Amino acid sequence: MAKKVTIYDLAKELNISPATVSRGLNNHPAISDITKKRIAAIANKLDYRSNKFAANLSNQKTYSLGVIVPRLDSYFMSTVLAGIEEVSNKAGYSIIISQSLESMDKEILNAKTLFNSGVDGLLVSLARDTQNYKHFTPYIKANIPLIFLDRVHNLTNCPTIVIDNVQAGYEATDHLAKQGCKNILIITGSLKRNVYADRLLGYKKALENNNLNFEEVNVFETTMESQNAKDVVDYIIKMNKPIDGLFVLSDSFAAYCIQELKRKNYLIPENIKVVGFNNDPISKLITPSLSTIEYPGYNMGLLAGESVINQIKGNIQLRETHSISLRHKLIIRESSGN
Amino acid sequence: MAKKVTIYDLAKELNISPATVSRGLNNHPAISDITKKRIAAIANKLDYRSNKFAANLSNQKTYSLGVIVPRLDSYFMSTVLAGIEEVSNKAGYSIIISQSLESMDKEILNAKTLFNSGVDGLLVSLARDTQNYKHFTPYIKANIPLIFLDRVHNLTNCPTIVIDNVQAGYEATDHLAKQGCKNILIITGSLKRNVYADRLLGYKKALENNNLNFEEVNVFETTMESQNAKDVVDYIIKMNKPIDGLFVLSDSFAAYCIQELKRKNYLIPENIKVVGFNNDPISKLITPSLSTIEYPGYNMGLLAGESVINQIKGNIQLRETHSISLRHKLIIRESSGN
DNA sequence: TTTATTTATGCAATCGATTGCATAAATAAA
DNA sequence: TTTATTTATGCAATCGATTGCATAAATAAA
Repeated sequence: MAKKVTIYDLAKELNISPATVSRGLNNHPAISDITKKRIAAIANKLDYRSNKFAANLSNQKTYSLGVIVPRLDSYFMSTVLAGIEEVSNKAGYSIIISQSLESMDKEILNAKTLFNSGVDGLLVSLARDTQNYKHFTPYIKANIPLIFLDRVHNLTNCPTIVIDNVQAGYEATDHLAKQGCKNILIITGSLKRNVYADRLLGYKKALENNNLNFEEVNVFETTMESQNAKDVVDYIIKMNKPIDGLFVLSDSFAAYCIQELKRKNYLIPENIKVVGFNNDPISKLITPSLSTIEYPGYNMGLLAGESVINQIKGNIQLRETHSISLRHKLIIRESSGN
Repeated sequence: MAKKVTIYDLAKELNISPATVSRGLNNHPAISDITKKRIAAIANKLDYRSNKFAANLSNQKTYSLGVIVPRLDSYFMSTVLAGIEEVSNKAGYSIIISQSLESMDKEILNAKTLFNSGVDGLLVSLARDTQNYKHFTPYIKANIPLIFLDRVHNLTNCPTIVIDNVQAGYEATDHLAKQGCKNILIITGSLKRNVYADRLLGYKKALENNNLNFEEVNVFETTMESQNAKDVVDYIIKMNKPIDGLFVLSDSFAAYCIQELKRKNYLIPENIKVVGFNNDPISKLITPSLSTIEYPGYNMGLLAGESVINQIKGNIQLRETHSISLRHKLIIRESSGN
């Protein structure tokens, strides 16, 4: 390890006290401009770097944000993260990212680690099977801003950033119904999670408004991993009442399902009309192109980052704004046969 | 801020010294088992959490790794990150991720910030336009392990983790040639980066071995952002000598190019055979499915994480292993007309 | 029983930066 | 010229955890 330059070295060099050096570096008003310049010059010359641990230990701030997401390797999440990183970086915050891999146990572990790392704020998108939320109480007790995004849960004083999933589910289903679908299958992820449960609600509401019956058999819950597309198609083939509409709550999984359906000689959209979710790049690139719901991941990330930083700085009492809902949009392409 | 529990509180509670508490918590051999148990019990009861800044300040370790990537919102990168996160997390390291957004200036800034955060190691995939590498010298001077992955540069003592891009470029081009292509256009990202430059080398070598002439006009350099696909197709249309093969150094950009080509009534693979790069999920889902080079992002991440941690711990003198090359694989699908 | 060794614990300094309070020096007001 | 005010700087404690060294207590060896 090379010798580290500290404020004491700078102080000695300039024959002033470390206190003055510290103030000078932090642009404290009580320090004269001449002294500040001398400090800056010598700091630059000796390649001084502030020791963050010492600074953090003193002022109890880390300028770092924790982020817990279900998976890093998903297009949607990567756009969210890109957004978070961008605002954080601009505001001088680092982000420590961890993935729960959809497991509550790992989420708990990550929450602990990040707490111990002393993050100034935490952003969470919940794992598939998270059922209790005790692992977040240390944050609440310590008054560390905690924001849920996308996969959220209502905890006192924790804002959520979402889209209106009920409405989005409604619009997608309504669109299929208006295109003439009478028997629409919905393929969903874990219904423990708001995102899926809410879209299902919207689906039901749309059926009702279009005078279609809701049937339990038309809800297919899956982890939506690519290899499960076959199961979906097997299920479709074996259904008593053939479906003519398919609402898949993820574009990439929809793409796999469509591929599998085509393999079984289904015509899309002639036999089955399909709507996905996310506006993943894949949705425009497959054949037929996929109708979907635009899902502003990047903006969600930007907003989440801004919110948590504002809350840390006490700029905004976001606590009152309990939930922020971003605009989504139905995008109609070939797969729903317009 | 809630009152924080420190080792002094635990010490007072148990009527022992903070030193003993510290040793007890760290499982120091000199502390009796009985005392250790008592400490653990009270720590648990009072919900004690170690203050990382204080610990770090003392032992000059942060158990955190810095990661700088060009973009977070790319499928390839997200798989790399998933790999890095997985091993780091298991080994007890946090990862601080930042993106350069392909700009050298931002990369420099990020490198500084991460250095000041005191990361124990750094993983870097270079920005498009990075031309000098001075911003990494503080790491080298301070003996902090620095590993480049994918988009690498040879710096003394910095291992690189890559695939054999020359060979991969060769195989892709050779495959096109063997499929009968006589005039192959290569679409590449910035040739400043090894990944693209090396693949171009392989392309040239394959042409030579197949008795095809290399022509400067058959190299098209672009940022490979989706909106540039039109430029590529315009270029193709205007070429004097029509091409019959297309080697695009990114699957997702290849997908956009194919879409654009289809729009202009080109038949793939009948008129133009295409090979991409990455084995992005998109490559199997588009029509025609895309031949490509499998690119082990996740494994690259795992390996990079392991390497840097081993180096931090001094387990392995990876310095000697100057470059690790992962296995790639040509995947032949419909777009190259087999 | 006395001395040597082992075991378990505590003292006090250290890691660097921050900051409330005190104070010296410079300037303004009386 | 003396006193009051402003400006610039330093003293010393603090943020918690770690650790080399010293030492007391317990045990083993002589």
